[in-house]
Amino acid sequence: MAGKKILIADDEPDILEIISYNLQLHGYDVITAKDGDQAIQKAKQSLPDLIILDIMMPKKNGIEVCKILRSQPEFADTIIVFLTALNDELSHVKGLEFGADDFISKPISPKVMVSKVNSFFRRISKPESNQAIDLGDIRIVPEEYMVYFKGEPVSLAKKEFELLSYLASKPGRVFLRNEILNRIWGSEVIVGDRTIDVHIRKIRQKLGIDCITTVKGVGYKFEA
Amino acid sequence: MAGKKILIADDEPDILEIISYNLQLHGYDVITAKDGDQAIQKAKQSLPDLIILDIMMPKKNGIEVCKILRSQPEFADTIIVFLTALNDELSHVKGLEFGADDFISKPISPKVMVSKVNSFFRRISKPESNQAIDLGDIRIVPEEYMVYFKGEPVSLAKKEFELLSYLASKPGRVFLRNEILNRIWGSEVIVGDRTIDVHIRKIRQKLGIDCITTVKGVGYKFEA
DNA sequence: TAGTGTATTAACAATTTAGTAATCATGAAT
DNA sequence: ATTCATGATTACTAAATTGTTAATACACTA
Repeated sequence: MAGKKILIADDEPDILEIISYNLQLHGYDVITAKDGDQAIQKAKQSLPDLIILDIMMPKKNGIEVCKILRSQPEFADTIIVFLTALNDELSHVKGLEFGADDFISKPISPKVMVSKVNSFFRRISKPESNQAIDLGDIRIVPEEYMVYFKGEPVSLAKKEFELLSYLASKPGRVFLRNEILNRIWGSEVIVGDRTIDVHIRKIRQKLGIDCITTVKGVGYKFEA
Repeated sequence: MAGKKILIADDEPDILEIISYNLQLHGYDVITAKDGDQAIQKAKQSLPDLIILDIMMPKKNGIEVCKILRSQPEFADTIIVFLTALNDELSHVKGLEFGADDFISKPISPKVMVSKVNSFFRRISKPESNQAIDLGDIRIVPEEYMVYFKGEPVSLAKKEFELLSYLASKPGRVFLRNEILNRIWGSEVIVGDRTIDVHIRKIRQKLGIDCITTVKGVGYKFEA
């Protein structure tokens, strides 16, 4: 998997450095910018997957940058988040209007920053395409109806495969039992209470590792 | 947009009139009440979107009215703000907010009042219901049914998670025990008095820090 | 300082929910 | 026709969640 590119724009060199260092440690490709103009220029040049913008910056502020980028088609799917001072509700509201996806409140520890970034990427994994998905040791190839674990093919039955693909389509995200029923069985079909469990069990058994986590009272989620 | 309904309760007819006149000019639907009992009665009858309560009122004072309204499920999402006159009173009440969303200090100009009211509605209109919340070191991701503390995942049980999410949805605001019961358990379900405490305790335990503050005799609030 | 109301806590009981293995029904493949 | 894989169901077990109790602890007031 190619390292995700992250552009981070802030006018404080210290922040820039500590954050980019920590993100790089976690395998991300980091580009930095120290003002609004530079952010736009570097964004166009490198097409990052995620852009983190400080709101207060010289040249152009974060909101302006966001507006400009959002108006270009190549940034339609890019995640853009703002760095804001804690409790600055006004900029939160404004930011949402201008197409930001989320906020990060300053001050923020590197650890928290990394975990936020991780969860951004987890959230945007592609929808139900027939694209192959791979996460860690598991590779799911819809067109072959096949799953590979560490390169070894694992043959799952149709329902099992659909179920796994569905969960893996958004790693980390919890799918409610109802959601699963609707998606895999359809809303008309009524199946017993334990049916999902049994299929989950088979998947776990066949894959050998537990990549599916139970959230009691809620549902299941896929985790690499 | 349907005009938002505002209930304003004050025992001074002059204030009532000048404020309601100005709010009406800006397209709001205004209902007035001249004492605590009337406020409650009219609130139940018209279910306003915003309730402005003078603290000093005959029959029942603003705090009592607030407590009574807040313990009914239909006012769970209503914005309630206090009108306070004396500075000394302000600080006294601020210490233990009784489920109010905000305060307005008297004397207040109609202009300021209108702009405050506008901003109340702006605040509530943002639909970040299943958006991740993060405050300081704590990050709550509803989609994942997960809480992160300093980046470390903390797994809470369903009820615990719902409770924490609820409290954290409005940091600083006190939720009455009744409000919590209505929201988390539903108005039909009857659970013992100590049940909330026990869940709060588990959350505190699991998170390791005390981000939930007890307001004796009233309820709990989340604080970062 | 005792008394009152309230919250905290730990241990426990109850309940809910998921995991498991065995079994059955169906239909496709041999 | 028999076999076999799939998929659903069942009945049972295991485990986690959730609620209750009762014994403190705490803060306020008289």
